[in-house]
Amino acid sequence: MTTSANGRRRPPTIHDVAREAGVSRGTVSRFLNGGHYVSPAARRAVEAAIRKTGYVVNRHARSLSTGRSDSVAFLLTEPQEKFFEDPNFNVLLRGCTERLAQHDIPLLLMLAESDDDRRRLTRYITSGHVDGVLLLSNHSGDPVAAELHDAGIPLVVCGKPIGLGSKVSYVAAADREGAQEMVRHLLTGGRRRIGMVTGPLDMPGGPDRLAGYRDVLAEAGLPYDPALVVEGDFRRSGGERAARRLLAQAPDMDAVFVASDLMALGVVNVLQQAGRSVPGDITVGGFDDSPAATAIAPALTTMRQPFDRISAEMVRMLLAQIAGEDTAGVILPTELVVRDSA
Amino acid sequence: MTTSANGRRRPPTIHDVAREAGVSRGTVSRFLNGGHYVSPAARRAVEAAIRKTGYVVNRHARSLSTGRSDSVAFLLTEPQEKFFEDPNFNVLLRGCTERLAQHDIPLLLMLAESDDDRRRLTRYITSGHVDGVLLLSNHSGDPVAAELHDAGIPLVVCGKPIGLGSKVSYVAAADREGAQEMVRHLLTGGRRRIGMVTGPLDMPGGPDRLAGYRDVLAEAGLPYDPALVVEGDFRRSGGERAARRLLAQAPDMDAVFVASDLMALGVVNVLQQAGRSVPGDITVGGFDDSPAATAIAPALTTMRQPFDRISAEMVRMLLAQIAGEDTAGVILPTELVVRDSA
DNA sequence: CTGAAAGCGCTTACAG
DNA sequence: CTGAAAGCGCTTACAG
Repeated sequence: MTTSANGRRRPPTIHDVAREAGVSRGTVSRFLNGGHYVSPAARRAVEAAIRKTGYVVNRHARSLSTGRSDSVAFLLTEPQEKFFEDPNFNVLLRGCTERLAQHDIPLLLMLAESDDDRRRLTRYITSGHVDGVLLLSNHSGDPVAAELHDAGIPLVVCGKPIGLGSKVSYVAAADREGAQEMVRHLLTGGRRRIGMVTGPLDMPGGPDRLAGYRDVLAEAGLPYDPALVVEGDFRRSGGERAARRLLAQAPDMDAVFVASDLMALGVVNVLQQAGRSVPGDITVGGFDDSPAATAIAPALTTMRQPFDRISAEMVRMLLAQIAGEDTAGVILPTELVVRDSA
Repeated sequence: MTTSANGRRRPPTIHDVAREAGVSRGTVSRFLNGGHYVSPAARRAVEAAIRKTGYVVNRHARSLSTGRSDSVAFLLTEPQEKFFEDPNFNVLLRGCTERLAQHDIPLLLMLAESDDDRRRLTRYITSGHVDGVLLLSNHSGDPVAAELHDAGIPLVVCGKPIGLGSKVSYVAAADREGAQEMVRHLLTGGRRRIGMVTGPLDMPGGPDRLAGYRDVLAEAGLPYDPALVVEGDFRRSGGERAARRLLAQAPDMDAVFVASDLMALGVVNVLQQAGRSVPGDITVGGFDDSPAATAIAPALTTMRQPFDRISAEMVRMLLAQIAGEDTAGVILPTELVVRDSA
């Protein structure tokens, strides 16, 4: 630390390091950026000088010079932000933050609630303030993914973006296969009138999990009964509403597959209030393995989404794109977690 | 947008705007920074030029020039990050992000889990990469607040930092008064053997809520019975453990004040499993009014923490500090929310 | 009110 | 392998 006239500390610059090490600033910079074309002697001198001065690179100067920002946005768009209550969100945000930190890349959190926000943030992002975007937005109507993609911004979406085809890189869990496995598990328990609470059908995780449910019904030679299927909204309250409808439409239901744990909380609650025991009268299978799964009695049998792997993969792919590589879609397997509800 | 030889878009610079407007770059810059000393004619020309070119300021260049980063860190330190499951965290993070966005200031999310992380981040922060820090860290042993404060970094802590006295600016809820109000409410219901599950006593919200409980007991002429008080950890599982101990130590307990909603979830669960009805046999009062409060049956009577105001106040104070003003501690009132559990 | 110019701290061809 | 130098896009005294 150098102290200037006014007593405020002035952080050491590359110049201070160069002087201390007896080399040019160019050499220090080369050392900082991979150490190519730096002699062992120079390297040692620079290392010592950095230690002595406590030098830390000024990222603004570096970014101005390189045109890269060395930071990444984690963007949550309007429809999705409602799911801020969703514990999955935390797990993903945290996973991405940690992975990026390993690469010394700060994460900028951005929330786009209104159209105004969306425009402002798209502008901010396309102006080069971040090198890439991790996007949590899945409603099919959301234009953000397409906008960013078209602007050439490195982008990885969480969940398979409906309608964008293979244009955009994404990381998703194996929704269909996971749903299949859960419904097979319910069947194994001897149940035959299996209901389902789906996610919104315009979001990833909506149609695919429903498809998995239908796959297994067909596979088992059971009829598809529309009275057994209700669309939910991935929220707890939506699970409650759905359960009430199912109870009314299909009172003989003996099992139910709920497309998210949060909704399953609501479902179990309503079933119990209606005097149905879980898993005695009705077995319940969830999806996510979120903290919510163990927050109720009975603890929820569910399909675990590999959130750690999802965030790791998102970050890996984004960094690859930033480095100029092409990336595609990745689908990660889910895992059945058997607890008490089914 | 200007297109350079290689076909990549080059964002317009202040230079492009100046040329377009027929003024100097200095004039454009003055317009950008408050518009002082800019004639109406020049202002109009610059406005038009900005619109035409689609100019957006390059923050790296600005930061390099001004020494400010125009960004802020939201820092979660090790002990606190365990509470990532805590829905309160989401509400605060979101509130701060929104408020900062209104000032066009990006929020950098930082997680310090290990001592290594802590050192790295402290270094990052004190190197001027952010203008200030919003800190969620409350364990009394946590050195981060003191470190940042001593380094002269603008800093606002969420929750009253134990042990730092009035050195550090903070925003907190009125824990003691809130606890008093809840315990009075339980008394009003006619209960006399009122238990308490506290938070960790080395965290804000720990001792103060306990103090409020004792205040009202004394006020009502009731004895303080240590068998009725168990320390929790602000987690759901800790609430369960605490409830089991209370049931064993004080089987005649007829009400319980739980220092967080998440713990209250666990408490209600254990009480019900033990065959005690809520609120029939035992009334339960929580603290927070988190989404968890309405996630159980019966819905939880609780003290609402004004999280929106807390995050707004944190941001306001931090910006004031960055602008050179002094700020102190702020305590915001809580509000009793009566539902079904008490 | 305005322009010319220095300077912020880096990186990166370029010439050696 | 190394140094000198240009350049990244802004802001801000300074002189007018």
